[in-house]
Amino acid sequence: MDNIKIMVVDDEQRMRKLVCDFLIKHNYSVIEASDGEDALDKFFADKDIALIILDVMMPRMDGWGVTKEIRKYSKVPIIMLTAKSDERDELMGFELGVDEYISKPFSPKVLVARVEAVLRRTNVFDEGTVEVGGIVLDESAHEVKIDGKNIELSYKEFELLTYFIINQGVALSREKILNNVWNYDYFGDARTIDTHVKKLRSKLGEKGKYIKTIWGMGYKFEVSD
Amino acid sequence: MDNIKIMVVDDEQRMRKLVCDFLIKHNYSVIEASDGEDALDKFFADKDIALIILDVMMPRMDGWGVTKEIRKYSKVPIIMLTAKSDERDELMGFELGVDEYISKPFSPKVLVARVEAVLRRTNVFDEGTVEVGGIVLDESAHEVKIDGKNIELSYKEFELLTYFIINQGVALSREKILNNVWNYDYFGDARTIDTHVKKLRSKLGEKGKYIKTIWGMGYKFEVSD
DNA sequence: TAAAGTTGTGGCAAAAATGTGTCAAAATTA
DNA sequence: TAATTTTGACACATTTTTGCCACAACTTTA
Repeated sequence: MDNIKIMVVDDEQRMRKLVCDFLIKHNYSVIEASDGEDALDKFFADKDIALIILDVMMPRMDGWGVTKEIRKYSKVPIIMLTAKSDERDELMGFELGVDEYISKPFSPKVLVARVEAVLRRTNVFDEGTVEVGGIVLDESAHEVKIDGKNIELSYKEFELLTYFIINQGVALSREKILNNVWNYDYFGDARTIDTHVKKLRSKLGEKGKYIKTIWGMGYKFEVSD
Repeated sequence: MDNIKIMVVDDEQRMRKLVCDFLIKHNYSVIEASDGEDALDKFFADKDIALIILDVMMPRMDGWGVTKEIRKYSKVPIIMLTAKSDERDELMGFELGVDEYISKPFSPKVLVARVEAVLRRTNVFDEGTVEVGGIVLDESAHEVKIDGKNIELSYKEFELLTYFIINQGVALSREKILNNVWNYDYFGDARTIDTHVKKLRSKLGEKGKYIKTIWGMGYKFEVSD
């Protein structure tokens, strides 16, 4: 499994463990560092770190110093843990390129939510959105846009379109579509697919033509002329 | 919509538009003024302006003059846009009561960061507070305000709203909501969520529509559309 | 070209999902 | 302990989706 890797930097062993535990519970990989210099060493030794959670107050090199150093070479998202929110610090942080703040004490829920929010913003979850021929499919928002305009799709329609787009360019038999978009225990009429294709095409408007009919076989999603 | 209102004063149409666009994108309301006198007129005609962004160099009455006039009657925070950072100017400005400086050219990020920092300093919104579409959620005070008015929410309702807002724009399945807002060991009816959504929507009044139903899937908190 | 086989489409009714009022148990507060 | 609030469940109303059918249109085959 290729989990997203997060580096947690805090000199307090207890706090570090707390944060790490929650991240691990939410399926992230973690790398720990106990001070600023340790963090820099580990960060530059590992190319896969997707996010850094950084305590401000640390011996040797504090959070600002670490941020400044890292920003010379990398845009990796940084979340700063602050004991007390100090306005000037925050201002300084935003200029340095801190992406988010969490002030102690924080709830685990907030921690994980912010982490996910930052990762989303910085498009680490880029797999969540696919763009094909002007159709933007956002799985996490469960949303489809054409030319920036929201298209209202029902659940099945969304599933079907997703399946088409994931398999773009591939001819899909009705049987295959049934097995993948419908539950395996569905034994209805294969022509039900036609009905859904009909609706999808009409909702996609101009772009409906991308769903092509393959005679005697099924359908295929393909962008072209 | 009751966004925070900011007045932007600059004689250069292009610069004014640039600043306004970024502010609007970050959910502020803006009022434009093209010179110092215009600014004074509009400021005293409108009681809701929470912040003024002021260009130093302007015909008729420059930034200093405007600041001096306004400071006779108001403590509204003022951010000064300066072409070049000149220490003497800055000193003068701080004496007059300028809250912050931004020197051109500046990045949009810095602009918004300073605006937020100043607003935070002046307690327009408090720390630990999230504002989305006119809903102000104060996690530490466990309090929600709409248009400055307190909304009474029960514990669960608050938790649910927090979860929605932290995950704004993300489609949330009932299962996911249950796992995050309820305890992991809660195995009740998923439709209990519906009941809470119902209450939340009704308590949020006009803004209840931001909690959107995603058919066959769950709910999503999203502003606009 | 006609017949046979496939797909497109509008409409419809059953099914599924959600909205909502009500109510009782549980938790909280007085 | 009583009163009040919150929470979760349920039933019924409402809405949306889904799957099917019949027939039209189209393609292939003989």
